[in-house]
Order: sequence, then C-alpha cells, then structure tokens
Amino acid sequence: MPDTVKILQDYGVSPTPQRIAVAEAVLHAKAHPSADDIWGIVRRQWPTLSRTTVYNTLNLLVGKGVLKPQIIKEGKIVYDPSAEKHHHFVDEKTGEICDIPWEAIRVTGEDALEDFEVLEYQVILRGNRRRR
Amino acid sequence: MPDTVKILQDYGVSPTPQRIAVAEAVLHAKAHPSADDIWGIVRRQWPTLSRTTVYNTLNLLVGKGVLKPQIIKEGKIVYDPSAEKHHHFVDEKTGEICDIPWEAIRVTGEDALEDFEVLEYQVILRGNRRRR
DNA sequence: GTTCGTGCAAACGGTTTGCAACAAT
DNA sequence: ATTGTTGCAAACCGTTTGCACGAAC
Repeated sequence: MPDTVKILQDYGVSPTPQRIAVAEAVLHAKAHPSADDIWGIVRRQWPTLSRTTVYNTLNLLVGKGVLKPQIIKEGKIVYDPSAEKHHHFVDEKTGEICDIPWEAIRVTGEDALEDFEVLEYQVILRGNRRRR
Repeated sequence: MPDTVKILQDYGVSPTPQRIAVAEAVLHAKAHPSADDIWGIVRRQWPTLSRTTVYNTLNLLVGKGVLKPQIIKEGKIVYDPSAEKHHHFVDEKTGEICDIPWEAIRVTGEDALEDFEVLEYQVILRGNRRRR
C-alpha cells in the first residue's frame, strides 16, 4: 500500500491531515465514489471534517492530476433522437458535442466480457475540433 | 421532413400542441440541446409554454423511446485514480459502475477522424452485470 | 503578518415534485 | 365524473462561492 503522503507530495499538494484522509478514502475506494460518498467514509474517522473541504480537496486533486473526474451518472442531460446510433465527440475547449458516425469507430471485445452482458455502448471522444 | 404528429402517435404519445412544439424543437435541433435549450427554442413561438411542460414532455419522450438522454456534460461526478486507463461499465439496474480493463476493448478509427483531434476517449458500456 | 487551509452558510443551476386549474372524453 | 395535461411555486440535490476564522511558515 503506497504512502498517501508521498503521492500528495509528488503531485505538489501539501499533505494536510484532512487532505490525507480524503486522498486515502478516494484512492482506496473499491467503487467509484462521489464526493458525498467520500465525505461519508472520511467522517467515520473524522466527524468534524466538512463537506466543503472534501470538495476543495477533490477539485485540487483533479487539478493536480491525481484524480480523474468521470461524468457517467445522472446530471446535466442533453437529448438525442434515438433514431441512428452514433458516438460523441466533446470539444475540450468549448464543450461542444458532435456526433461521430457509428461506422467511423469500431469497437471490439465487448462481447467477450464474461461478467457483463453488454446491451449497448458508446465511445466518448474528447479533444480539439479542427476548424478550417 | 416527417410528420411530428405521426411520430408521437407511433410511439403512443397523445399529440397535444405543447408536445408537438417540444418534439419539433428537439427532433429538428442540429446540436445536442438541453432541456433549457429546448425551452428557449419553443418559447420563441410559444411564450406561455412552461419549463415544467418541457421537462414533462422530454421525460415522456425518453420513456417512450423517442429520445435518448445523454450524460456527457457536467453533472454528478465520480472519481477515479488517474493511474491506469480503463473503460466503464454501468449496470442498468443498479447504476453500479465497474472498471473494464483497457486491453479488453479495442477501439479503432479514432485517429482517422479528419475534423477532430482526439486526445482521449473511453467506452461506456451499459447492460446487466452477471452475478453467479 | 501574510499566505494557505478549513469550514460554515448561502447561493447556484438543472431537475423533480406537489398541487391546483383545466381540458377532454 | 374520471382521466390526462398543463404550469406555477417550491423542494431537491450535487456543487460552488463568499467570507471569516485559524494554522503555519
């Protein structure tokens, strides 16, 4: 088990007790914890630690590259006609979403996953849209 | 241009004037409109139509399979250590998120997209987790 | 004594819900 | 009369922000 303090220092984050507690919780979590999940975990040992500090720390860790935020669950929703399948490209600068034709991307291996019955999938690509 | 009324009826949605307006807006939108985007569009021609009705209608259309909700932009966030890349599987029943090893899924074609410089991508799979 | 970190409380923004008025059948 | 639809206002929930207190160099 790697030293959490070392990790924080390596990424340029001053290892305060609160940050160590939050980092331990998120790095050792088995599932994909939300901010409030982490608050719940940390508070068991540290009841005074505030929700704000959890958010502060998570945003700091994301900014420093320790963590990667995943937008997977419910949240801000956009709508697509369900007519034809397609993938999505998200412009990192503007947030603009573009459709990518289904045939442009080939995905293989999804039917060989033993533990998962895959009913659907999509690829989300991120980067810079080229304009000319 | 297909008849919006026909589409609604085909999916078992009573075509009220408000629903027709919302469906027109979302089905003819070029980009990926949010609920409020659609409200803005519809209100130009129908200033009395309420935000609630837009949400009611969109949820109805999603439930009937006319629209597909996309969770791509900011929303509820979960966190991953940024150590190793992986894809994600979301259980449709429970919402549980599982990591899929990067090598288990192969994606090809993303580097041939002329209009997009792809910096990163991930596959989001949805279905039923097998338990035994 | 200034900088950095913490945390309360309030705000924010997208979405949902309770409920009352209103068609429509 | 019952059922389905609309829409206001309020609640909700995850997240962010303003600000004041406190710790550390």
